[in-house]
Amino acid sequence: MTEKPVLVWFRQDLRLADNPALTAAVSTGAPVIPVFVLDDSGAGDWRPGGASRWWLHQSLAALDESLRGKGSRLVLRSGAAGQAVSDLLRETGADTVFWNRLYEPLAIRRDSDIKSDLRDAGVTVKSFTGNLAFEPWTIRTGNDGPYRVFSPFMKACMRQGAPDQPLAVPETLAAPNDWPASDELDGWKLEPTTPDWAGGLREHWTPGETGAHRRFEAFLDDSLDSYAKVRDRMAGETTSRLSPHLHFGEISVRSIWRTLDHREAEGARSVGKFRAELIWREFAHHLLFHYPTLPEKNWRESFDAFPWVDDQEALKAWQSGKTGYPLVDAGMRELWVSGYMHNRVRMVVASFLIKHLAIHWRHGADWFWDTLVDADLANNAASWQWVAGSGADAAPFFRIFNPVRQGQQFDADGAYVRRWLPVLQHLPDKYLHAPWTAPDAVLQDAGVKLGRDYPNPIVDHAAARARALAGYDRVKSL
DNA sequence: TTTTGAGTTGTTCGA
DNA sequence: GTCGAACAACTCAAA
Repeated sequence: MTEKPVLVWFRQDLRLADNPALTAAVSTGAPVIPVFVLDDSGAGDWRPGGASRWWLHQSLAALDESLRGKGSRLVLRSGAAGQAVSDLLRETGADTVFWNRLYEPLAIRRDSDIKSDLRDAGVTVKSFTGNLAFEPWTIRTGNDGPYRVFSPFMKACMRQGAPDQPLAVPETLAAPNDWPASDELDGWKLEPTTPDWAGGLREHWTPGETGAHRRFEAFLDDSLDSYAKVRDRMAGETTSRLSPHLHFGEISVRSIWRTLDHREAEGARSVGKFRAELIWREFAHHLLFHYPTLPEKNWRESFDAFPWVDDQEALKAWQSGKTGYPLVDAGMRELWVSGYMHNRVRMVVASFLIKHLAIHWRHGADWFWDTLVDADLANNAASWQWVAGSGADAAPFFRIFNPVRQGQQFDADGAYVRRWLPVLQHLPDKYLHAPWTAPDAVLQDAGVKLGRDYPNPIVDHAAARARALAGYDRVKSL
């Protein structure tokens, strides 16, 4: 008599290393059936965007290949997840399902419904710590509430101590006698076809577990030591670029954490600074878990009074990188081409949309959602609200980034702007971040005619700043 | 309960 | 160009 197989339902944990659900399934000794379900039905407004779907395709292909190296494979199903899982249980005779947790409100609701339905049907269901170092409900204030400010949250995390040791990649996965039917990945049409806009993504990224670990190692070797010093510089590989790999769970935050501990013991610099960024990711998930309306509603309700402007033309100029502010436009081009944007530039473009154009942060969050390869509901919502001022940010004042000044500070030699806006490449550094201040002769020498080759600024900084501050007064008066 | 200290990331102005 | 001070002045978390 053959043993009943165990289902491992993969979601945002597309890896073999440090995968608690997978390791637990393997250690039962039973045959393991790895499955991924494409389930857009439960995603509400937050069905994965174009860039994210491209990444998912590549990552699933990579996971299938790794599994095949272990004598297994990835079974693909689509439709409502609960139905897909119970179909598979019936087809395979399995009576056990393992998965790693998700922390988004709709996913939590869906998964707990599935769990109770399956348990009612006599199925053994186990969920494991997912893609976080700390479960959101384990970090509590002295009053037993969730944290609303980053620094004390980070201290509380550090008091918990290092997360569990990462689990090894299983040696082999026992295969079932018969494999259940699987969808064809290509049939899901996650990749763009006509037009194929994914060329820039292919050029910049290697999705999958192997690509994730290579990226991390390259970061450790080349950039960690100088991270604290140069991370704000926009040009070059100054940051880890691990965000999309972390979102899809191709590398676990626990294994990153432990590796950082080792490097720190060996005397590496900047470790604390980088770990703080990982904790920002934890904090965003903590906030989303405890405040499920974070992606939709102002976290601080007083911001409901902010006089937002509905300006489709300005939104379009922002999206397409035609605001006339080179740093903003370079960032939006980087995003469009590569599915990514440097962290500091994200703050600048977001501040520009919200404060200079007075457009609601939701429109910015929507655009990022569709274009970022690292689109992540918790990070996206928490970060947009942070920039807007409506989110978790203890600073008592209304910050308005000056895109010219930010460019001069963090892209002093103009390498970032010139890379993404080659039309400005011959403009001298002195005028690069504010082309409208350049004398006509300088513009002419650089081959730039404003309004023809590159837009005039769509808003005046000083006037926009004054309008934003006036809008903020309405918020404050509540 | 009240108090106290502190908060990722800025900008502008004037010496 | 650089530097320090003024700006604004709220809310959280812990003692």
